[in-house]
Amino acid sequence: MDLHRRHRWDLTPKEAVALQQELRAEVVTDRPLDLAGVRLVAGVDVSVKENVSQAAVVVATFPGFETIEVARAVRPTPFPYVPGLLSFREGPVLEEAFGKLTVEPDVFVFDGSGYAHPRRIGIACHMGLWLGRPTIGCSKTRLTGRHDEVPPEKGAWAPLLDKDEVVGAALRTRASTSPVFVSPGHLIDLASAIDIVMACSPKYRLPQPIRLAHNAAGAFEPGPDLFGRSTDPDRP
DNA sequence: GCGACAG
DNA sequence: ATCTTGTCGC
Repeated sequence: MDLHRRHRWDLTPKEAVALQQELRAEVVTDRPLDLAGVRLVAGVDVSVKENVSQAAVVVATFPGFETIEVARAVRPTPFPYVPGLLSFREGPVLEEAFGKLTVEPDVFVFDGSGYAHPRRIGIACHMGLWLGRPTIGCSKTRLTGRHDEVPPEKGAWAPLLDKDEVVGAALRTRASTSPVFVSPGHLIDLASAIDIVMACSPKYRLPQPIRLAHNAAGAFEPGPDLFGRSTDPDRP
């Protein structure tokens, strides 16, 4: 891991913004990442239970999505939720989980934004700097930017524009459901990020790595409830 | 000053 | 994120 990018996390919101301004220059979002070379993908997510955050990083084969490793970490939640500063809330517990990995995933998919951020350094970019590995941001809702209506077919997408700059894409990973928001994290470009997220979404709205991480983080239990309805947010 | 605002 | 019941559509 790249120790040079480590830094303290106990900052005030104001200091956190200043740090983001420093780190944004280090983020690389113009590098293609060939799908054909991907063997292992990791999903990253954090669940919060009463001041306690639990992180889960699930490494799975690609394609096939067989889990080969799960790294977890539990810590008191250190920072409030502030739009634009999510990495300062989830970063510490994620670092601990990342430190437990014994394999090196080819790409990490985050439940959150990457470059599609007001200062162009969402959690996927920030943690990508720490990991020194390719990362992708994939959120369920929009943090910043606007986009035209996305065609209804699976795979269709529309550029996410913020201040006349393409910062990501609204991507239809599944027909008849709202699009997800994809943006480069670090060491990858937007086109490659879109390709990978689509390749990771054979059936559900959210890419498989994120679903696996979501489960491992304890956000929801799988299987139908007592009424025969699905408990899975991404299964109608 | 008024909205918008990942998880 | 988490809380929380039923309901609508493919």
